[in-house]
Amino acid sequence: MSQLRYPGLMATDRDSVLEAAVGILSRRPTAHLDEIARAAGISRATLHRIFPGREALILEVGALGLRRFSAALDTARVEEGNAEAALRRLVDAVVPDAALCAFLAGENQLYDHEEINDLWELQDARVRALFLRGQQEGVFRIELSAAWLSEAFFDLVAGIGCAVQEGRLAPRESAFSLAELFLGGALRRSDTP
Amino acid sequence: MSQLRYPGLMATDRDSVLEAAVGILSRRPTAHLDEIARAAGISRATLHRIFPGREALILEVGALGLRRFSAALDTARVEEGNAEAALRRLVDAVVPDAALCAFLAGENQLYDHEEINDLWELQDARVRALFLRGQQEGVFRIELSAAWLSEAFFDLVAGIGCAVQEGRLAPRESAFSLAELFLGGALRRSDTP
DNA sequence: CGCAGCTGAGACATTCATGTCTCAAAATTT
DNA sequence: AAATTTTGAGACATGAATGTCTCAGCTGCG
Repeated sequence: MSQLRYPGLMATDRDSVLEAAVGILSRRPTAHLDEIARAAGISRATLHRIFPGREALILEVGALGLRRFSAALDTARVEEGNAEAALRRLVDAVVPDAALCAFLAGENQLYDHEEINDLWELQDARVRALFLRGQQEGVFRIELSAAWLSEAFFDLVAGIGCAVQEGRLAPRESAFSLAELFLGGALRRSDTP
Repeated sequence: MSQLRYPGLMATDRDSVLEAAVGILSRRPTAHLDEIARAAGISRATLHRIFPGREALILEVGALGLRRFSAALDTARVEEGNAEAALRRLVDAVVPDAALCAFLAGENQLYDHEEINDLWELQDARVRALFLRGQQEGVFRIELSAAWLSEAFFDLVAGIGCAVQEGRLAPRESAFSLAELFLGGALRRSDTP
């Protein structure tokens, strides 16, 4: 009926609700719908009008997260140029959506849905390809598998998302902290002892 | 009544149930008690006889995780010797309990309990102190805060725990992958170009 | 100003996991 | 072997979150 009357407005409405949901769900995946509705500034009834139920909401948050991650990969043009530079661009592009990634990492239940699973596999393959390319170019270490690099990268992005949301890490520091630790490691380079 | 008749046997029984619970809960924190009981090879009734309820079980798993983490810090003697060597020892000591750490990382609800919270803060302080010491010794990079290094380290340990449990990472590779990535980063050292 | 549609508050039913209980079978002790 | 204890299977109650509905108030539009 009315869902299609103002497609543009409705879309932003849905998205703003999803944003609010992420803010809650990335910290407490089992939060009640009441809480999510309140965070979105709407009533539980309206939340139900927008999303048929909890599962649908979770699913859409997951889909949003994957769309954003995919968009970040596009924005960063991870398939182009020097692999290290591409990864640094990816860090900058993905950090604003780190909370969404934290949600994706924590919601293992999502991976029951084939649709979500396929989409995730697609994005992960792009990240793995980036590392593989970097290894072939001699930029990334070959002792660590591309699959592990990809997994660890995502773990750290999710960690950043959590830490920022819970105030343990300043948002302005997050991209730097992620890029430097992941690329350079914790050890001080002792090229000049 | 009977809980105290065979303290030794009862203790191992409790621990074996807790181990089984970790195996399930680290992957699906919302798993039903049925599932946990089956994984432990006992009935739901007996599970209830050992642990008064779900919350008590979760709490004990959390406490076990923190005890193990604390024991790993002891085993690794993180306060002694070269900071890098100490961290490498910590990696080896903590990797066997990585699944437990994954559970701790995912169960934010645990941190409502002051008891658990204090215990965690204690362990985290030890890790932070290790990084701080390493920074003062010139071993670890000073551009990254000790708090972030500590957080990221734990994120990667938890990630290892998940990846191993879900078969994405071979257990034998896990310690190496963790230590090398965290300490050395993803970039190939080009000291000899 | 009046109308149509959307929203929020609340009541209500439903579902599902949990918590509790009983009893028979199995295990262990004496 | 008898007795005591423990266990497992199931029935049942409870409680909490979800899903559904109604209705009054508000908003926006003609």
